[in-house]
Amino acid sequence: MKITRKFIAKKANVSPTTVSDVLNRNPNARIGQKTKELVIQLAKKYNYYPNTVARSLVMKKTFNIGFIYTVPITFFLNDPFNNSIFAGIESEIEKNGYSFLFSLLKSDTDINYSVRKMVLGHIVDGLIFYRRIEKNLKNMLSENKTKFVLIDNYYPDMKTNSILPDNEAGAYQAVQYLIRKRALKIYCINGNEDHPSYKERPAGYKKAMEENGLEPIIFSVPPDIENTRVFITGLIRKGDIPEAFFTTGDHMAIGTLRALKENRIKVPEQVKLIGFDNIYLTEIESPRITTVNIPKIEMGTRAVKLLLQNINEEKEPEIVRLPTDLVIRETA
Amino acid sequence: MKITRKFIAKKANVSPTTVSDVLNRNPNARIGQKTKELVIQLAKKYNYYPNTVARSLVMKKTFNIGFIYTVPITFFLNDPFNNSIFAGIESEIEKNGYSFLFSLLKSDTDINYSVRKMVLGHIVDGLIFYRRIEKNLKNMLSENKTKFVLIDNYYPDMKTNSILPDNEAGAYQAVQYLIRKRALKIYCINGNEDHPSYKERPAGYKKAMEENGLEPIIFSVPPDIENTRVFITGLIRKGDIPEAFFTTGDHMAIGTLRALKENRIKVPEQVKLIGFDNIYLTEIESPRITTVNIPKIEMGTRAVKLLLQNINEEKEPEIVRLPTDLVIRETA
DNA sequence: CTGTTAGCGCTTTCAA
DNA sequence: TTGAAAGCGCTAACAG
Repeated sequence: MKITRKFIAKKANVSPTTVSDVLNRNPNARIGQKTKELVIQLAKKYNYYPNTVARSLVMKKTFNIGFIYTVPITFFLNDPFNNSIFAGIESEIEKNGYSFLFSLLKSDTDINYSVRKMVLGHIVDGLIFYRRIEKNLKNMLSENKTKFVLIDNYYPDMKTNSILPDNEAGAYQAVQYLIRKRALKIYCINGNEDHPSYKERPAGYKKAMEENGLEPIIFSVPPDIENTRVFITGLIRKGDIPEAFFTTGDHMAIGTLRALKENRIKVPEQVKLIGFDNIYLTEIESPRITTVNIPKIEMGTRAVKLLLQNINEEKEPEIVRLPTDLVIRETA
Repeated sequence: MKITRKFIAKKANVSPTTVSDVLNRNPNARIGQKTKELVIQLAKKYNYYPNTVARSLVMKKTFNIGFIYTVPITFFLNDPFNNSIFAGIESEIEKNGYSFLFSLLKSDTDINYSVRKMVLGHIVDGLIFYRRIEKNLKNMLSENKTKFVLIDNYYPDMKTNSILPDNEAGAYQAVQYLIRKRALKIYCINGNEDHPSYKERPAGYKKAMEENGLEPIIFSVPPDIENTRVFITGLIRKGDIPEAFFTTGDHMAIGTLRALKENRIKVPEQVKLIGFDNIYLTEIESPRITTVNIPKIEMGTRAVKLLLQNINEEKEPEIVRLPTDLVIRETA
């Protein structure tokens, strides 16, 4: 025997409507105390739980939020940075009584297909994207008036909900700190990819330098450990060594540190170093790397809050900046 | 205007059923070629996609699989082992056209609540659990005839779909290898928690030892790095040093290695060491740790396959053992 | 080959 | 304070 609303209604000798009214605490319908208790007791006895699918169909809400991760699977594995954001998202979704639909997709084609399925198929009420989304996808989202939020990215040409760290302020603070520590010749090692981080962080660096009458010098490299190591090694070979490096990402900080160590340059005594992101590896390098922390878990929770407001309260899309903080360790 | 099946039907001058028949490639209904093409073209033109919720309601299938992770959030973060299994699950679910509902819960109360919601609320067709499930939950699952699969665990008193590594064979192979390398006095360091691994792996060790006429000696410790390090240090202080350690988990292997190194005992020259699990850390310890690899991604994919068979083909629950392999690195 | 009918289990007016 | 009726968008049987 299936335990439906109707079943409970029959047992309680009331109408199905009354059962819903009681269980949903519908304030419009004042129900007699006795009826109420009876229904609640019966629902408990038969372990009744409303069919979410039926409810979704009539309410046109699924109470599902989808997360679509747009990078290859190997990038997802072993990356605590993503995991923290992910954990933030998950807990906030759960907290709001929603379910979390997770999709790890490899290609843009897969993504578009999957989004189509989720949005047009009414599988989710809204979507969370991480980092990059592709142009066709952008178009599809706005055509279908899909509610979504973008984590760690935004598009100037589109009204989106976005969550980003306050990159410029974080960089500014880091560089100010370096200057206070009497490092005056500071190089900025910047990622050469197209991402807000690699625009806003060097901008913060530049601002701090100029305010102090110092000359900003920015180098662009592929933002991974190995390429940065090679690049910095080149600098060292030429004898072009500053008093400090500010790198716009931690992988570049690690690459820089390794190049420095390989060349027996003492950190922080001879050269100081500050990274950005506060990924796990910065903590286990030796010396431990000073870096700008991003509130990763909060990025996740805020993303969900923003999206839910957009869905349930028709709130206008908004770009939210989260404050960073300087984590002082051993390299500066 | 909402793009429903009815809408397309009207545009094509056919009945809604015909639209479904065309789009679902229903083999029972032979549709005229022209009608077919017209419907397909119209569906494409209006970007029609069937409402999954409505479909679910009538088919009594949601095409969702839920994953419930029963450990604190901090254990999930930074754990590549889990991530690999997770990735396997995700890709296999996606591959089968299902959606992946992910739930990270903290307490047993939360879990029971969440499972209730997912199962009774018809949010998922089946559930994947990882490691431990609690007794009330077990009862609830069997009362509701929920389809589920258990990863890395099984219960002798319950018919479950389970995926586990072949722990005993893996341990046996590792110890045989040690013996072939002329280590005859081999200690087994075993985790003191209640988990199949800590029964089956020592059993494999014991079997290999006894087959070679060697005396099995098993110590139980809390299976983490620090406790193991302390325990092994104690052994070393007493001068109780074997020719090799086989630990039933990699964290214990790392703890053992560290104790050995701290006491200037050369690995593998003086003492050999083999762990179990092949977690990421074993690769970055120095020397790199020889260990028994578990096919993590495959654990995930097989779990999904098993569950889907159970759901769609009413296949009987089954316990599947996945073969391990010895990854020879520097400690043995 | 195509259309009609009857639900799936719920929420939401609106009437009693 | 309660119940009846309509309908969400789809599938599945069966009739034409």
